[in-house]
Amino acid sequence: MADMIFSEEQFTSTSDILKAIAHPTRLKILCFLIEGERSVGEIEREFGSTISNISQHLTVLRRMDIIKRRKDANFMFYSVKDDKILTLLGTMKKLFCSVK
Amino acid sequence: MADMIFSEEQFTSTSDILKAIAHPTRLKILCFLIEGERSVGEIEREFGSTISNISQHLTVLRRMDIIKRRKDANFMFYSVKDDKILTLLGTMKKLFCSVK
DNA sequence: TGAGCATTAAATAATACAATTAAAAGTTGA
DNA sequence: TCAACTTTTAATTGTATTATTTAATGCTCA
Repeated sequence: MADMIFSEEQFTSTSDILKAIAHPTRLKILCFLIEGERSVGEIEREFGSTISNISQHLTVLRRMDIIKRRKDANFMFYSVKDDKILTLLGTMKKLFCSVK
Repeated sequence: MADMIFSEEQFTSTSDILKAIAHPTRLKILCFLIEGERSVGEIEREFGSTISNISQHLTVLRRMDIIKRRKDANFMFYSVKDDKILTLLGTMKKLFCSVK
């Protein structure tokens, strides 16, 4: 693979990240989080699933280092972890979503 | 979802596309195809899997409209289908892969 | 301590995924 | 037309994951 930039391990880790993003609910959550940090309850009210289900999807994303969280009293605020992910999500949004 | 740009169906179809890309072998193939069209045999020689296995991964990608193919005599040449996918792959490459 | 917010665990069901092998199909040139 | 070459398809097998729901638990503040 003379010209390739990816290393074997990068192929694996990149596809793991994509796998985590590649779920309708998690994609929704991420697009919501692009706008800024949100509590689990806010996400739940936005999409109407159960808190438990949302929380589990958030765990999947957090395990892959896609999002981070911050605790404030009873609330847990989630946000996109870094600029790389923000850029990727922005690109996906721009490419695959028609304008309002 | 007042501010959201994605529609329900776009979330589904976008996550389907990501799911297809999110496999180490398919990611490899796609990064190889960024450079230009390649025959199945060329891809096989590049990565050392079986022709049959490569062909099946190519089918997954083609079903999702990520790549297209062109027949020439005995050979089948595959390439990235459109600029949207090229842009997405380019972004991923830039973000998640260190420079050579 | 009770109310509100969130996580975790357990259970279940579904199904999907990937790799291998073997057979088949299309193309070319002798 | 036969043989060689390239690719696709089908069948098989084994494995692992995936998602959702329900229930129980943990934490924080008033």
